[in-house]
Amino acid sequence: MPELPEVEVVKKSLKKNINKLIIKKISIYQKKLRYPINGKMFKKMINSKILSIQRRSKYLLLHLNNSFTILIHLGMTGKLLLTKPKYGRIKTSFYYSAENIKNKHDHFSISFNKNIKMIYNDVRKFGFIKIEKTNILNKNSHLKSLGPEPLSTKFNIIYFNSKIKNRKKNLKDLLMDQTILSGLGNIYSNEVLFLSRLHPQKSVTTLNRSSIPTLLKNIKSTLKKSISLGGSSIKDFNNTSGKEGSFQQFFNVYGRNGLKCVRKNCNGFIQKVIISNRATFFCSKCQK
DNA sequence: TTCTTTGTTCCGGA
DNA sequence: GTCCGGAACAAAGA
Repeated sequence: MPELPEVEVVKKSLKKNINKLIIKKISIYQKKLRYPINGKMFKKMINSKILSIQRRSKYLLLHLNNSFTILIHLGMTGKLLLTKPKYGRIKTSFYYSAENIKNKHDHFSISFNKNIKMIYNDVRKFGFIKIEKTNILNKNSHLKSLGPEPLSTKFNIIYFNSKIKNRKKNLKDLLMDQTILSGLGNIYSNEVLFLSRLHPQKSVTTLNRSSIPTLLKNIKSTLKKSISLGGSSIKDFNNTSGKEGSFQQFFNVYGRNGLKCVRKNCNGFIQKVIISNRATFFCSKCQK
């Protein structure tokens, strides 16, 4: 389940491997993703060059030299994989041979010069790819109302205080609200609240001001730690070489319902509740 | 067959 | 105008 750190890891890998390359071929195997793929529009991108690669929240942006940008969202189970001919099909189902072998759930591929190909694979088909005019990206429906990047200096205590004023949301929904901060999903929201010893159902109105710096610090440090470990995995995440990230080994609460709290001297157990239709995990003893 | 999984969008009501 | 909660949606594996 790609959240900010996973998308950041993919972005780094794309930047390293396909930046400044030229699109030579686009193959669409499955048009029916979250939004139908516009095949005609895609063909127009052939022979254009990638100028830069950017991540915004959970979106990937490939800026081209033809005034268009390729916007990609991985949804729940989307993966971008890169292949080079000399590697061939080895080990896992995530490797491809040079003979254009198509795997199950491959939906499109973009071939570049230097014989590098990028394949999009998505079991659930909740991800999407769109072509947008670069100069009006700030008006794009997906991007325009996103809050600041949690790792940027814009996301600070003054900003956070201004945003929670007169709000009644519970903390879990607050962290997941993409208009307040962008990029945190269900897994990291659970983890951040555990580290901050805050109950997910606690209302922001009752949040002690002294716990705000800790909360912000934990948001930033958790994201940074996961990025440095290559993203979480939870079954579905792979970076562009098909490798799983290792952050999931560090989950304190996510998916651990019924198990003992990992905190020293806490004899609590992890509980699972549903908040806004999302699985929420917390220790009822040390999260208040 | 039913349930679960997720981020995003949309909508009604306050 | 703004906020909030809930529902809908996508698909497939267990």
